[in-house]
Amino acid sequence: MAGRAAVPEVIWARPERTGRGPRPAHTRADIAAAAVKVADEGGLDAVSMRHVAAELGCGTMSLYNYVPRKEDLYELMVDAISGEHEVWEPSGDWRADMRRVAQQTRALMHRHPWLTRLMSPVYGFSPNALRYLEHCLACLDPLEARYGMKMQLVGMLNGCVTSYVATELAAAERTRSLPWSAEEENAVRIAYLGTALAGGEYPRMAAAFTEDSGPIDLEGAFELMVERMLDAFAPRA
Amino acid sequence: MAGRAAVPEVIWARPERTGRGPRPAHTRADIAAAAVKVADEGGLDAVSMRHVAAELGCGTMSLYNYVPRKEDLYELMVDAISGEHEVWEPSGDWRADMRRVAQQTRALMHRHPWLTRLMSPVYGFSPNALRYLEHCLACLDPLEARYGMKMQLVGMLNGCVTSYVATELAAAERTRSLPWSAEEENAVRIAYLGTALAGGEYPRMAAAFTEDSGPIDLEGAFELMVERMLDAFAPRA
DNA sequence: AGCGCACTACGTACGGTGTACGTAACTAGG
DNA sequence: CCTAGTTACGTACACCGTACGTAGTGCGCT
Repeated sequence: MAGRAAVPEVIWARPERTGRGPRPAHTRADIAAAAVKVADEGGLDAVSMRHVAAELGCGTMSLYNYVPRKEDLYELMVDAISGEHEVWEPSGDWRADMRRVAQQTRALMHRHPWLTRLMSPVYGFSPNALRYLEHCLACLDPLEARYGMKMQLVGMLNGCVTSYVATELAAAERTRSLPWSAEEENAVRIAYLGTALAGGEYPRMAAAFTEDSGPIDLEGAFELMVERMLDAFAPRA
Repeated sequence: MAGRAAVPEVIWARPERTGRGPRPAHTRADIAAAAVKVADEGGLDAVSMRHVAAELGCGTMSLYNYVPRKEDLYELMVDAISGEHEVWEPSGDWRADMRRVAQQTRALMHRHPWLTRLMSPVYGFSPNALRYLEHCLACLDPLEARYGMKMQLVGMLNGCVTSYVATELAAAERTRSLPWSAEEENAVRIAYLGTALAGGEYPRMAAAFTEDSGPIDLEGAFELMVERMLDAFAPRA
């Protein structure tokens, strides 16, 4: 059978450098850094093959020597950020360690707001992701459970943190992009949500919105969520 | 001040029909249905203004009379699917009801695999989302807690379910798109993950991968995750 | 009744995207 | 040394979202 099917090979499986030919002018790390810089400065939508190539100082199509598809560029970016995760000696208190992990993940996503959009679990098991996962498992050593359960804990925690931060960032983006933050917020809530809720069809939603008028404590809410998450995996008393 | 800023208005705030002019040839529901059909048949990437317009049987630019930006088309799609959520009389057992909600969400995402990619919390409070949320809150009536906490429960449950199903679908997609499912899986795992883990740097990850060799029970794992999630919100004994 | 205007419909056009393909330069293995 | 595989990169194509202009339509007001 000549002509292999265009199998979607994982980028981490292909070696960064083969013996033949002139030596590449850039490393994978360079490319990831360039893409991350573009995303940090112009948002994820600014990450195009052309822009990243320009940032890197090479022709557009040269990028394809390093990155077979754009999706792989995303994977490089996620891996690069995963490398920013701090790794420490486990304290022996798995709850404290996991709390710290969650806070770091949140901080990471605040520093790189585009991360939440790439956190689809399609990108898995990159080198730095392995490092990160191993560290999480090390922190969970004191917890007596099978690895499958620990992986589930990490997965659920990540899913919740991602979802939480995404909400957080969306809210921040909304208030930032509008001319009058509070006024517009009220205008929209009253104009649409107000009329929708005033119909009386959704009494609980209406109650939920009038319940807490004060500004919510995002930090506190986050820590509470993490705590609940960890509660779920704590051994029953 | 002439020239209002192009404020990103929520699509649900604008009325579907104003008095003036010829009556629109399509309804929002029609458009949402067309977009959903295109996504179901060709994936989310097939959802372009041109394709949806063609499916609808109108010119491309006519779509913009109904949908100011493509992002709003996405919102219409999510709302349409939210309408597929079944709503029942709460049983009085909030855990049982929420379990059922989670299972329905999962089923929904299996029926429309592109949903996980649109589940960014940017899209919020569409008409059918309100209906869904009110139903969740109704199911949670027996749980003594503030609405804020109940909303958090729903949010976390949704986040975890989304993340879980996304992983599930990605795995299914991978095995489907490859010529030999199991063989290729082994090839990749051994070629890359194997060599990475064989280095001995990640002993726990290696152990995690060798721990359970049998095929994993996706249903069971899902139910277990939901149960843990609900545990976290159950009143302490 | 009839005028005017807001609305619908839609074709054209522009700047942007991912990437297939062809060509030239280069370097390590035989 | 030769040659095959690799890098670098320009050109080209199909497709995307959407700004804008034009024509037709029917409601609301006078």
